[in-house]
Amino acid sequence: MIQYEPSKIEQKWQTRWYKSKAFEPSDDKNLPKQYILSMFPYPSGRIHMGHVRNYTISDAIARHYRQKGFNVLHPIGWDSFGMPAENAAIKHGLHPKKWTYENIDYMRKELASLGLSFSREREFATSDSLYTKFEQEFIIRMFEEGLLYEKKQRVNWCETCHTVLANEQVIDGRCWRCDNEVELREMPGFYIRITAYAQELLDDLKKLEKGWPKQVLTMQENWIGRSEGLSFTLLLSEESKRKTGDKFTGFDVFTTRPDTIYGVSYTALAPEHPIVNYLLENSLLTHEKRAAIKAMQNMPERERATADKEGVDLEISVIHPLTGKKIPVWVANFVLAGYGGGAVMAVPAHDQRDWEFAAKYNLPVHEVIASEQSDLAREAWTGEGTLTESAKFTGLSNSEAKEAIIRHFEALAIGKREINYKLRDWGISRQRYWGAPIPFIHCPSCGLVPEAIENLPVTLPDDVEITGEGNPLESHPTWKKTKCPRCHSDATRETDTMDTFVQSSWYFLRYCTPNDPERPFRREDVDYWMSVDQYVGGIEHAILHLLYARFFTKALRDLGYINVDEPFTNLLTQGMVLKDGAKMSKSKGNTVDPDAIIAKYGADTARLFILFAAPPQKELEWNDSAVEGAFKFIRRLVDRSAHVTERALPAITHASLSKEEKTARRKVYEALRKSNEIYENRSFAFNTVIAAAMEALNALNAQKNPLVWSEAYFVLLNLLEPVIPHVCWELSETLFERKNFGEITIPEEVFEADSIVLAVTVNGKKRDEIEVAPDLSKEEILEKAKEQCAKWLEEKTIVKEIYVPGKLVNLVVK
RNA sequence: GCGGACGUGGUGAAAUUGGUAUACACGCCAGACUUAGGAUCUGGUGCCGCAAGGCGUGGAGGUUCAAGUCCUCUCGUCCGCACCA
Repeated sequence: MIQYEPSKIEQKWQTRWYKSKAFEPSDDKNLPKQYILSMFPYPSGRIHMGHVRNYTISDAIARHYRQKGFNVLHPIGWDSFGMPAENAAIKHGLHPKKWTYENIDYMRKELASLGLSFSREREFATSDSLYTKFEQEFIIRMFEEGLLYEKKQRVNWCETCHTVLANEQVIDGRCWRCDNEVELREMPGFYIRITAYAQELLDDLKKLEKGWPKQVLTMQENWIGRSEGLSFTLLLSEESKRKTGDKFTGFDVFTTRPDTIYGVSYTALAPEHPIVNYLLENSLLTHEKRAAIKAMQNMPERERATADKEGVDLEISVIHPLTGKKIPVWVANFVLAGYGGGAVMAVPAHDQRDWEFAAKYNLPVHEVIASEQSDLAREAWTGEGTLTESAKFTGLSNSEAKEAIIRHFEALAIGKREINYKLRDWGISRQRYWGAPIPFIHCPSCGLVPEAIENLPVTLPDDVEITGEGNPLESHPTWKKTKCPRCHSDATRETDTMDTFVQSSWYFLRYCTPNDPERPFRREDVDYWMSVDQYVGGIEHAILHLLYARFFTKALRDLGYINVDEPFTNLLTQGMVLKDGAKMSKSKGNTVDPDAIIAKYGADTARLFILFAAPPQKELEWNDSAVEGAFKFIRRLVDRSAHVTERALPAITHASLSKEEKTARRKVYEALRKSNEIYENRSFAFNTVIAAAMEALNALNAQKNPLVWSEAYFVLLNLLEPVIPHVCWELSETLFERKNFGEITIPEEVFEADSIVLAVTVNGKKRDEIEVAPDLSKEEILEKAKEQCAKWLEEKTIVKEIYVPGKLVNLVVK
C-alpha cells in the first residue's frame, strides 16, 4: 500500500507554489480573465471554519479557471481597522497596531496551510497608511461634489465612557461596558449622501438578477424602500399660526394613499418636529403634556417601535387642502422624524396605525373606501374598494382615485407626486482611535476645510494610551493641532475616524493594481479586471457591505476614477458552519479548530469534507466521522494510483472494452462533464462533482485494464485539483508530469452504450426493466415490454403506449 | 404584519429540469482477514409484510400517459425588514 502522508505533500507543494509565484496573474491583458474574490477577513487572531469554507470555495473556483486557461485574479487582504483591536488594547494593554499586524502575520500562515492559491503580491491591509491616503482622497473628492457633508445627529452617548456607542453596543438602554444608562445626544457627524443614488441602486438590481441570490436582491430592494405617493402642505389655521408666533405656515406630509384624502380626521407630528419643539420651548402646553412629549423624545427609535401608541393633542389645527375643514394636530410616538417630513395625515378608517391611535384617543373615523369586507369597528380597512364621501371622486375605484387625486393636487399646484426612500444617508463618523482619520480641519475663520491632497495621508499618532474612555485622538496633546490649509491660521483636526465599511467599499479596486504607491489603482487595470466575476461571502453582508460597495463603485465612477457600474457580477452567499445544529462560536464552546484538523488529516481532507458535505450555499453541519471518510477517500485515491501505467492520456479503442471497462470509462467522463457543468452554470455544487468522482473510482475497481486506470487518473486528478490540490499536484507530477492540468476533451463515444436499460411502467408505476440495443425500433421495444410485463396486462386493454427514447416505456391500461 | 428561502431514508444529501425517487457519503447490520481492531476488504440497509404485494419526497386537492419537480390551498422551519405614512 502506498502511504499517504498529507503533511509531507502539503508542505512541499505550498513551498513550491510560494517560491515559483505560481498564482500571480499575468500582465497580458489580451487573455480572458476571471476575477474571483472572497470577502476579506478581519484579523481577529485565528481563522475559523467559516473562513476555511469561504476561501476553499473561492480557491476551487480560481483553480478551475486557471486550468481552463483564464488569467485569474484571486487576491487576499485584511480588513484591519475596527473595534476589536481597541478592545484588545484595553484588555491586554497591547497597542492596536501591534495586535492587528501580529494577527495578520499569524493568520496569513494559517491560510497558507490550506493551500489557497492567492496572489501574494497584491496583499494589503486597510490600516496601511497608503490605503488610508487614497481613501481620504476619495472622501475629499466626495465632499467637493456634495456627496459628503457634516450635520448634527442624535446618537447614543455614554457619559462615563465619554464616547458614542453603536446601536449594537447599547444593551437594554445601557452601555455594554460600564452599564451606565445611555442618553441620546445631538452630535455633529459626517454623512455620505448615498440617498442621491437610491434610484440607481434600486434600478441596477435588475442587472444583478442573473448573478445574485434572489434573497439578497429582495433585501436590498426592501432596504432602499422606494414608495410613490403624494406630498402636500397642510396649512395652519389662522389662530394656530398666531399661536406659533407666525414662525410656521404649515408642514409637509407624504402619503401613499391619496385616495383616502377625504378620510383625514387628524394629523400627527413626530416628537422631534420643529413645531413641537417651538410649543415646548415657548411653554404653550400644560406641564403634563410637555412631560409626555419629552418622554417620547427621549425614547430611542428602536424602542418606540415596540411601545404602545401614544400621543398628545397640540391644541392647534390645520386646514384640509380640499374640504377646507379644520383638522386637529397631534404629536404621536409612531411618527418618524426622518421620513416624509416627520408628519403624517391620519386616516383611521384606512390605516391600521391611525386606527389604533384614534381608538385610544377617541378621534373620529371617516370611512371613504367602501368594501363589503370592511369592519371599521374591529380594524382599519386597507384593501381595495370604492370611494364614498369624497366629493367629485366618489364612485371611483381607489386605484383610479389615487391617480386622479394626485393630478388634481398638481393641477391646483397644492401638492405633487413624490417618491420617498427608506434609505438614509450613511453616517461614517466614529469616535474611535483605530480607524482612518476623517481628513478635515475645523478652522475658526474658514469653517470646515478638507486637508490638502498633498498632505495626505492624515495618519494616526502611535503614542496614545487606549483606555476605552473617550477618543485618544481627542486627548492627544498635539495631534489635533494644525494649520488651516486655506488661511494657515491655527486650526483643529477632526478627531473622528471613518466607519470600517468605508474601507471594504473599494478594496476590490485596489487589488487590480498591485500596491501602487502613486495612485489607488490604474485605470487600465480596473478596466481589465473589473467587475468581480465571482464574489463569495457570508449572507450577513447582504445589505450593509454589499450596498455600500455598490454605492462606492457608482460614486467613484461619477468622480471619474473608474468606468464600472456594478462591482460584483456574480455573488455566492455561503452557508454557515454548524456544530450540533448551532453556529460555531466560542461562547457556545462548539468550535472546531481548523489548525487541529489540518494537523490531524491535512488541508486536502478539510477542503474535501467542506466541499462534499453540503452545497456551498447551504448550512454545513460539522461531522467528525464524515471528515474521517473524506480522509479515507483521498488515501484510497493515492493507493489505487498504483494501477496507472501510462505517462500520458492513453489511446483506447472503446469498442474493444469489456462491459465493466466501458462503465468505468463512462463514469470518469461523466464526472468531468459534471465538473465543467457546475462552473458553467455557477451552481458550484462541488458535492455532486465529488460524488461523481467517487462513483468513478468505485466503477474502476470492478475492472483491471491499466489503460482505463491511466486514463481515469489523467482525468480525475484534473477535476479534483480544485478541491484537493496538494495530493493532485503530487500524483499528477509523478504520473503525468502535470500534463493533465488543462482542458481535456470528452470523447463522446464513452457515453454510447451497447445496450440500454429501459424502465417499463404500467399506468406510470414501474414494473420491470428491459435491456435493448440502442437502435432497436419503437415497435420492437414495445413488443418486448409487453412480453415481459404480460403479468400486469392480463385481462386489461392497452389504451395508450408511450415510449420515451432512452428512458422508459409506459403502458396505459384499463 | 410584509418579504424571502426551504421541507426527500437513522444523518449530510442526489435526481440530466415533467420520465426508473433516495446516487455519493456518514451511520448501522452481517461476513472475511486478524492475537487484536476504533485498521482494511466484501455484502446488506426507505417503510409495512413470511410472501405476493402495498405504501412512500410535510399535508390535502388538481393538471398529465407520467409529478420530488407544474398549479391551488394548507401546515411547519429558518432568515431578513419591521409603526416608513
